Amino acid sequence: MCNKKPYYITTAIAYTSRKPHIGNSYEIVLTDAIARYKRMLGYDVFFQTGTDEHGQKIEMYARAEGCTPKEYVDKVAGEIREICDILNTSYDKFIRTTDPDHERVIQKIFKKLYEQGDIYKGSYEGLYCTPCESFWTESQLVDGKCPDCGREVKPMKEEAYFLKLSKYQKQLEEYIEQNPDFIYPESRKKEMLNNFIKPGLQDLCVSRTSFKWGIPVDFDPEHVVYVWIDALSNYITGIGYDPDGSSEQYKKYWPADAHIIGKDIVRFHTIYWPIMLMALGEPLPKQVYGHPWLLFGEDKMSKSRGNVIYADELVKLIGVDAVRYYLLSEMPFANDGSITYDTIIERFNSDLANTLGNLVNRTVAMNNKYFGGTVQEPVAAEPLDDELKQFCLDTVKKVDDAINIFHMSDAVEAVINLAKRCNKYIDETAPWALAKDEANKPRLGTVLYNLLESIRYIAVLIEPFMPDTNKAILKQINCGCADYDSLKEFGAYKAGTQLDKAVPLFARIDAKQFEEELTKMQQANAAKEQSIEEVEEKLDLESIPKIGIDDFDKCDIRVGDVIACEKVKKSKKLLKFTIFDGAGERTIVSGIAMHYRPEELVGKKILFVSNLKPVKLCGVESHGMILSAVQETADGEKLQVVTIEGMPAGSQIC
RNA sequence: CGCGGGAUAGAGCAGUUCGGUAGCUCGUCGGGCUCAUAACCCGAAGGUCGUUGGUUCAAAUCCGGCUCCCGCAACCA
Repeated sequence: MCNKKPYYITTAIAYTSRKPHIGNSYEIVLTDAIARYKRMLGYDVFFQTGTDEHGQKIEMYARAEGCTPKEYVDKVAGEIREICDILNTSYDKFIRTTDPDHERVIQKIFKKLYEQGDIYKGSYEGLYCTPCESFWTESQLVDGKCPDCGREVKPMKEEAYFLKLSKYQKQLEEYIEQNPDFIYPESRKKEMLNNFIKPGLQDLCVSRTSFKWGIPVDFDPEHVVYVWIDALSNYITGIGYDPDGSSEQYKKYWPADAHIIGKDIVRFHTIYWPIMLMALGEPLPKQVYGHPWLLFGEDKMSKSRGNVIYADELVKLIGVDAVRYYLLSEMPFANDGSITYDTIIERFNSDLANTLGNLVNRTVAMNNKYFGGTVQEPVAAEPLDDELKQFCLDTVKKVDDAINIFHMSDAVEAVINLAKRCNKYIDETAPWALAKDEANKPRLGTVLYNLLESIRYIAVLIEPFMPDTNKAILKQINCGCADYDSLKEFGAYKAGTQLDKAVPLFARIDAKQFEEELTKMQQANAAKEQSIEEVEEKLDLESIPKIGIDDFDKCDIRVGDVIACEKVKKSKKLLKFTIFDGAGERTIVSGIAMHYRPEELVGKKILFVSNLKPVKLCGVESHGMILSAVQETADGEKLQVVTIEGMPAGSQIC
């Protein structure tokens, strides 16, 4: 038992701002399938997941709900954990960044890095977006607002601690190049290398003073540790890392074999995290897999679109294993997958009910009908039988190959293909014809034995993906022999076994009924989501600082005539305007190309800020800013340029 | 010329490393079977492999130009 090879795998920890939807749940299922598979192979697996619970956003949500941040995260972390459980995931540890052990070690890590000079104190000045907890430079803003969320930013200056990324840049670059599998898939690796590492890394701000809900820096309590140091470190604090001496568990499992994360946070896991580890003098994880996203139809799933579906609800509709099966089979390896109710029903009915469920059902039913449920001893094999046996053995190999490179849909497909092969075998051997002649009984028994044994292969191989179905099939074929080693040779299933009545594994889904129940659930959600959004809106408005009239007076807004308008080449968003401002012509560049064709705006009277400092955008100098109204809608962003009629160019707005 | 990925049957995808009759799933149509969940098995229709030049006896595959989509970055006064 001591010579089992360790295997440490993690998901990213989920942010406790909201209950995660089905797209967010893909990651835990994917990771669980890998963990279960490795366990089945005999690895000593440690599978960690958990929640990321600090930050200003959480402070705000808590305030909105009238509770403390701790109460708030307790609630959401509970929901998240419940979803993991509902999805039947086999995590060994569920870490929370509010765990006292985690907090204590984070403080030590921070201090260690500070003392050895990898973290230093500096100051940070810029425009801050509260909901996103991010600083932006003026040039990064969109219409003066946060480029991520489009909300107001406020000027802030704070003392802060910085992590020296530049110091480790070379080392990181070498590591990535010498370990071609470190960043997976390949395309992500190129993005990181070309876009971030090679151009040069800027030191990362790793502390905040603007909020309190975080882990305090113990030697400078005004500061809390910035989220990424806090969150990323979970991978080592969770298994007992300690700068003053780590646990046996840590020594056994670190470095991690795989971090399974969303493609949006690859940068943090392949740049900041490795550098932190290098600074700590710890080895780097062997692999980071940035998986694609699950989209809803064409769109990203979002609350405001009313197309959210939560894992627990889908489980209620079609069952855990069907949800797991769907997620694993429908997600491609590198591209985003898309969830539609049609494909959910299609895959369920076709693969699970018709192919797999029906196979088990008809086989067990036949064995009951022809042999009173007793499994027969197989006699001489015919070529057809050998083909089937070989197919079983090949499937074992195919599944292994696919999982090793995280191609889960291929692995799942290979198992379903085995079920298809069995169905074909039934047709080829026609047991019902054999049953007509008593002399064929031994042959009939052999055929059914081969089918039952093949079904056992399916049951064993499917365990990582559908653990309940694994149990259900084994129960139906009354088999206790289900370890991976038993797949080495065809024939481990015991003749003489007595079978029970055949029970369908998956009842076909009726599309109409499915839709009705779904609609009911979504309506209930819509109401809930709306009230949350209202709270958010209110918080945003409240967070805008008040200004005096003199602040406003600094801003000179005037009417302008659009003389000409054209696209700025090489830019997706920019339009170049020639504006008559009453006195002369000026050039203004505006980021609204996604919303207007240039010719639509020529001849319009628009409003613009005339006294902004000129700035070069994509090589074109812009003198001013055109005013637009913006609204976030279901399809992204709705934008309309503000126009006016009947006033001459140059008229002042006051 | 910022970096990278992609375009293959109605839909979703494989095949491209190393050129040699274009494949899988779902859907459609026809046939078979009756053990089973109106399930299962077989067959057919359906693609000038984005476009355009080139190399070659032979190109989805190799090389060049172009168009469109996507990711990352830049950018959004």
